[in-house]
Parts: sequence; structure tokens; C-alpha cells
Amino acid sequence: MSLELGINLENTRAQMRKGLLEYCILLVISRQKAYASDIILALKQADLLVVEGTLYPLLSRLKNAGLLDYHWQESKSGPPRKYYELTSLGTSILKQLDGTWKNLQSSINALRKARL
Amino acid sequence: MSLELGINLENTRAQMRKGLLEYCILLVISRQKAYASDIILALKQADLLVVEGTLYPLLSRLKNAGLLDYHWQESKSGPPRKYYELTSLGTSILKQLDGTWKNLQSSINALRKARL
DNA sequence: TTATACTACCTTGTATAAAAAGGTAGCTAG
DNA sequence: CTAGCTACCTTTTTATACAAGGTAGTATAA
Repeated sequence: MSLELGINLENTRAQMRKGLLEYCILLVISRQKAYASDIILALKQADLLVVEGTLYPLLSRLKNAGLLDYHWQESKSGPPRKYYELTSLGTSILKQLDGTWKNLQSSINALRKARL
Repeated sequence: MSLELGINLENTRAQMRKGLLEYCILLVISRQKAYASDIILALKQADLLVVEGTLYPLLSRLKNAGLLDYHWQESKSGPPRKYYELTSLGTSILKQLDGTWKNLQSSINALRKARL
């Protein structure tokens, strides 16, 4: 049992990503329909690591909330894939999250400048 | 009991802030020593609301991790205040989080551009 | 001098959500 | 026909923000 006092920098970095995951996933899917592995790869390339155990429940939540829809598609090599795409609700929510992201950036960058 | 299916936009906005709180609090304190109400006010002005129940435990965590230190100071009107300031460890961690924030901004803005 | 208001501290319980770990099953190739 | 890969999904654990509730110092005014 490790008590883990102290701040783990990696953990803090991870925290920063967390709240933005939903937004990032919508961003990825908005480019073109994608299935889980596509999404994980895209986020990895953007240095935003996610694992399956995080992604699947999140996709289900977004689907149930009506932001995403999916259809099955067979693969040339392996089991069939669930391709997700944005619904019109999803597109509209994404637009709003875009605004939220911009505001968040301004807020934090204002704090950063105030320090210099 | 409200089942709350669906995505609550307000809630999502809140999520976005969450992971960045630690960073923001360090930013605020780095400007000058501050006690809880100072910090809450500063974050409020930056549109990053926090409540006491969130802040106090977080300050304790950062203190125990060696990023912050505090000293008591009497107030002209009311009970004494705990003024926090960054330790040298705190300053160095903040520098690293600054880098993390910049990377995060690039990553997400890259995803945003890729969509347009 | 006591009561009320206010400020400041802190803790406990709850809800949410990411991550770790484990599980099922289709498809392919040897 | 079996070993390995890919893809899906679920359960359990852990972390953490927030809501709510609690203690106590100080000031003000009856």
C-alpha cells in the first residue's frame, strides 16, 4: 500500500486532460466518422492519451445523450466496427463547447499574464 | 430523484475547469501571497468559480505536497487569515505545469483546425 | 455583557468519472 | 482447429469537486 502523499506531476497533467476529453472526442468525430481505435489513435497523435476503459463508456454516454449515432461496418481484417458520427444535436453542442474552450483559454491566459 | 440522462452543458463546462484548478490556484498565489477568499475572488473574476469546500482541501493537499507554505496573519476586521505562498518546489512545479498547459492548448487547437 | 452578524477556518458525505483490470467474441492464418 | 489479433463491453477501484454542515475568532450595537 503506497500512501502517495505529494503531487504526482503525471497525475496532474492527466487531470488537465480529463475535463476536455469529451470535447476532444467530439472534435475528432466531427472530422469524419470514426470507431474506437481511430479515436484513440487520433488523440494519441495529439498527445492526449486515452485508454479503452475510458473511451467506451464515454461513447455510450454521448450516444445515449443523443450527440452521437453509430452504424456497424464490416472490416477486411477482424470483427465488425462501430462507426460513430455526430448527430445534429452533437454538432450544435460541439459549437457551444468550442465557445467554452475559447473562454477557458482566455481566462487562464489572463491569469498567466497577470503574473508576468 | 432526477435521473439526469443526457449531457448537461453547464456540467460539461464545469468539467473543463476541474482539472485546471490546481494550476490556476498556483497561478493566483504566484502573483502574491493570498488567503482563501483572495483566491476565490481572483478565480471568480477570471470566470473560474470555486467554492470553499473545494478550495480548502486543495490548499491542504498542495501544502502537504510541499508546493505551498503559509503563515498566519491578523486581520483588521475578523479572524486571522492563513496566507499561502509558493515554495521553491511550488515555483518549479508551476513552471512545468505552464509547459503542460501550453502543450494542451496546442494539441486541442490542432484538433480544432484539422476540422475546419 | 450579551447577542447578532460576519468572516474565516475545516470536515464529512455524496456523486461523478477516469482508469485499471478482466471478460466475450468475431475473424484470420498457420 | 487453434493461436493470435482486433474489437467490443463491464465491473471495480480510486480520485476529486462540491454540497452541506460545523467551529471559532472578531466587531458592533442593544
